[in-house]
Amino acid sequence: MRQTNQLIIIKEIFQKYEGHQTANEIYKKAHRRLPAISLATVYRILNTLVTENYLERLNIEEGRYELKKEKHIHFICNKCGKIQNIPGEEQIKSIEENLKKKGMKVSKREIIFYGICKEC
Amino acid sequence: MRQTNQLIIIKEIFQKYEGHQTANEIYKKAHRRLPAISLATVYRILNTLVTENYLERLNIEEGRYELKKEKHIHFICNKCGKIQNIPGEEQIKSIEENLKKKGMKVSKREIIFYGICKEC
DNA sequence: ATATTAAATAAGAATCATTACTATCTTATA
DNA sequence: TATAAGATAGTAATGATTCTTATTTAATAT
Repeated sequence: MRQTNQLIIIKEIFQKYEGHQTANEIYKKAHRRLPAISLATVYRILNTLVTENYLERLNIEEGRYELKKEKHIHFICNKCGKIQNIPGEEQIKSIEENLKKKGMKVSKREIIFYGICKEC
Repeated sequence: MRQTNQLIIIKEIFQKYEGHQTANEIYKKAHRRLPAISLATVYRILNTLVTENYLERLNIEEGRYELKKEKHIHFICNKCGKIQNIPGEEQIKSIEENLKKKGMKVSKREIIFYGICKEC
């Protein structure tokens, strides 16, 4: 992987903005610093960073990417749209152990609860 | 909601084929029985049936729809693609109760584990 | 049973996200 | 510094979904 300006800038954008972002949002941010950047380049770099395990493409919020981090459980508020991490690792581990006993190997998971958050 | 042939046939398709299907798959099946049906009609009916709580549009497998049924936990095999329901309701209920205690109201959830199934 | 009308449809255009293509440019290396 | 493989810009192409509009049809009143 060659260290091009485009790659470096996109990585920096993810380091600065913690949240999940669409390809277009990233394109706009990158464009401020590198006006000649192409949207196609943004997409290609995003795909590369996903296969490199640097980023994760969310299945839930289609077309959004975020820094790959430890496993988490999401709660998405239907009113304000805020996404927060919630506790529950123990219970999930328990489910995963039962799967292992049955001969299934778990490599990834996505756990999302939808509803109304405390503030709304 | 008027009982048009298009609507009736699409509902029947979901009653016959239990799995999750894309709009295009449904279109092709419906087209056999109603050659004049339009893909746009399929999409509109699918959207209507989702707002009517008859169908559910899956976030995980983008663009796929399935009959709305009781809550379940999915395991998707990365090799053969098979989707199966797995046990774990108790643990999930426990997580939901904790959320309720914190003042969050849960209305929906999506829980998917990815990995390799017993057969693969 | 037939006329009426609001809702639904067919067909294709339009939109939006994403990928493919290709000539040009750039990073890493000799 | 020259070179070549890899990356890029710009745009065309694709695929899923929605929009538009003239036409058709199911439900209802006659």
